[in-house]
Amino acid sequence: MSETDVHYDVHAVEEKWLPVWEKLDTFRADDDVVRSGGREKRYALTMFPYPSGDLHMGHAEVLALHDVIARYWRFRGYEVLNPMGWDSFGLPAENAAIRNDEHPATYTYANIETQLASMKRYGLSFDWSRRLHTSDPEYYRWTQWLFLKLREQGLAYRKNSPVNWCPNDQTVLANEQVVDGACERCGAEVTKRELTQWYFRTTAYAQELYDRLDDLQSAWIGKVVNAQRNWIGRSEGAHVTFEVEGHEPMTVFTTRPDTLWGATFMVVAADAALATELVSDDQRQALEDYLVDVRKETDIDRLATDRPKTGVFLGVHATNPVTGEQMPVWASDYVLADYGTGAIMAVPAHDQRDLDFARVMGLPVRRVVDTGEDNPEESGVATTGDGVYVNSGPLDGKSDKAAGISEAIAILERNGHGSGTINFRLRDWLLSRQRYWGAPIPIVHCPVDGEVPVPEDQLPVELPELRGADLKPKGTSPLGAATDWVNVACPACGGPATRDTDTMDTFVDSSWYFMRYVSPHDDTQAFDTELANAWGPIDLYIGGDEHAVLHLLYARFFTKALRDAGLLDWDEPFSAYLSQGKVINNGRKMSKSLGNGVNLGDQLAEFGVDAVRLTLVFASPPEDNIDWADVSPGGSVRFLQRAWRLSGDVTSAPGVDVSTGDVALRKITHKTVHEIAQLLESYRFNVVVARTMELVNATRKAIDSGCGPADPAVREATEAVAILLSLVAPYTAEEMWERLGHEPTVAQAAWPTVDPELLVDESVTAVVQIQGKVRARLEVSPGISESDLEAAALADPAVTKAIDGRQVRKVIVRAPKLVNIVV
RNA sequence: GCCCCGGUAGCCCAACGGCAGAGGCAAUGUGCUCAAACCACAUCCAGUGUGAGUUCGAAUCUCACCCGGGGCACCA
Repeated sequence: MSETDVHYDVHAVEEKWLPVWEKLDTFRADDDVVRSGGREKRYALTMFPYPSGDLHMGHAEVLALHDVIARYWRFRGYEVLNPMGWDSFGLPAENAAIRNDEHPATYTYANIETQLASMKRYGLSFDWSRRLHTSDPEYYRWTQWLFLKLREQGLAYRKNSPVNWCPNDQTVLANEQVVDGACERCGAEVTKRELTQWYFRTTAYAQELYDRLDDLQSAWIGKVVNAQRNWIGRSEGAHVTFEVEGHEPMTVFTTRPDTLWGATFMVVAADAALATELVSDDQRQALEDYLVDVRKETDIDRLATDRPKTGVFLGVHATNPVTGEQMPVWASDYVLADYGTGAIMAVPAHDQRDLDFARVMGLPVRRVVDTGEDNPEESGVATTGDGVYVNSGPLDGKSDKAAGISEAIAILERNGHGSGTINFRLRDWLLSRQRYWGAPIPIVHCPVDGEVPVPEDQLPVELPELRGADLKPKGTSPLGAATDWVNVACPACGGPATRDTDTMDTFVDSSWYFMRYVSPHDDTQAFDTELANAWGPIDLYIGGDEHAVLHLLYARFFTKALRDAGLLDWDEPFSAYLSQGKVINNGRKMSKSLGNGVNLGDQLAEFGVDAVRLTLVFASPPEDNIDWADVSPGGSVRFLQRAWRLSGDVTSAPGVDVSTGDVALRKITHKTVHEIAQLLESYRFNVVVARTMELVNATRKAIDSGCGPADPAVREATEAVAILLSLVAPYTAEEMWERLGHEPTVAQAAWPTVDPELLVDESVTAVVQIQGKVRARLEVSPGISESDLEAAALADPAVTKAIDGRQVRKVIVRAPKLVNIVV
């Protein structure tokens, strides 16, 4: 056997097939077919990349996983929408532009071309005709249009409030972008600033965003559903209203209305407007002083759990609606301005935070639930569990918490002092950014007309040409410096006005890109509603866990908002969601400082595209991390060569009648194809590869020591291997397909038809257990009846010996596989 | 503190409540070779984190605990 028969050149086949595939353009999605319902659709989507340099191992993994399902669906006869694009607005381009004294577009579009070339080489089944970039004016025109659409619906608004501020990036951040008090991107300690900013009213959909998670539970990976649930943070409780002398009544949210009898004071968030409204003249200065201290705190300070409670008395009292008592109203930073109503009723006996505050300030503690534990007033430990109500009027003597809460709510509702309610932790989405490389907010501020939307026919509001040092962060938006751009005539009155100088959070761009893919070149609308309804929602979305709450939640919000705007008829964008694990090395995240980075380009050069893809898919279930030190791309190379070698051994002609082939091998082939289809449906891609390996092993054995290379069953098996392998290793598969005497491309081959008769064995092994331990095996027909199997088992000499004359008390029969005899 | 997910050979991972091992890596041996690589074949290896429970039968279901990973957290 010559060298060339044992190996193929992995790089030569890449060169060979790329232009062929390009020409065949196999993966173009046909809008007409789905529009007419001519074929069932599938929409496969992977989070589009940000163009920072070339692709890395993480991209390689998600792209490989994604391509398996996209190619599989195509084989199964679905019309598949499989687009790719770039999330190309963002800070790294801006920082590069400052560094290199150039325009952010230079860095951005150069990297896009690099990544595009890498993706093509990587052999992916994308429909490149739908490629989009969020930084193109043709795209962000519609981002701006959608912003205005949401504003029309009351879902985008401007307000002044303390916001998260990253002193390093010199921009505000959404709550979701603050992790442990630090900027998610650069790690700088986040501070607060009082600014007027744009928000999307995500809270308007809190209930629906939360409730629909139940439907996503089974088709989304559990931890992401859990993360969203925690982030939205639903709490059941009540609103309770307290009269305040000389003021409007104040309302609080509580999850424990049943402890209202134990409320002894009130606390208002110091930085809430309510505190300033309520404070008496005597106490005004004290509050001002306290606020100075509070504003100095960073989130990191606030997150410290056991720091001492501070606060000031506001000089007013509220009336407890059930006891009639006068309760002092305090301000403190332990109450959050933007959760609930920004004020609480304090029940120190049964809430540790309130108890801590009461003890520092010398406020009364009254126990209203006797849990059998020490009295909190003496112990300093609040009791939060179930117990018997005391000092609680109508609740006294009862002990069921749930019933107590319902009864308290009923009393409040009767008296007009409150009602049951559900509160969410979710906040509105702060979308203004004081940076350059994003979509400008299409609003003009006019001294006469106020906020005026830029008319639709004037969109897009294009970015002014700024570069290099113009973009240096200075705490206000760089766009403000482009005076020619900023100063415009008011669209409403024609008078002098100024443009909004902030740009949108880049998460806005990515909240609707999956809709744009259905009609990416349409210059009359954001997306074609009919096509969006035909293609959507996305049948499988794959991406990283880092977007578990950010992007996925925002995309869900946008989908609901656009549905309510009449632009879509689906409620949830992603029917199934799969998260990809990280590619790590030697137990650690890859990083420059650790020196353990693995370069994708180097891996591709060493092992070839197919082997790298196969390694990533085979290594573990998709959501698990892959430790590159634990896997063997060399092993993948060997396997692929072994599979390929089969195609050279087949001696029967293409189209040979396989029905006369070796039955044993045919059964293996059909069973494997059958099982792999099921595995693919549940995204168990690593097992798919393992099963393909088994088929290769079985075929090898048949050739060498079984039916021989001329048997039609060998051709059938090898063709099946080529088709199965094309999901993961398209170059090897294509090469096999050609050697098997077929025209390119294997991607257009018919998925092997499974013959149900070949899935059934003539005989199966039934195990006979006695007391759950295996004592004998019987070869039986798969159709054997339970009574026949039982009789056969009891007649078996090994079984009678094991029973040893003992009384048979019970026989469990699971024909045809198992008999268990209990003695 | 609350909520999710996981724990199976040296390693990565399989196993509708029914024989714990499919596949791969590593290791060892044999064949091929002048030799090595490649290739082929073979061998080796765990009783499923711990403890209870349910069951004829538990890696699988239930409970508690331990360990690891993730989400939320002064959220009332």
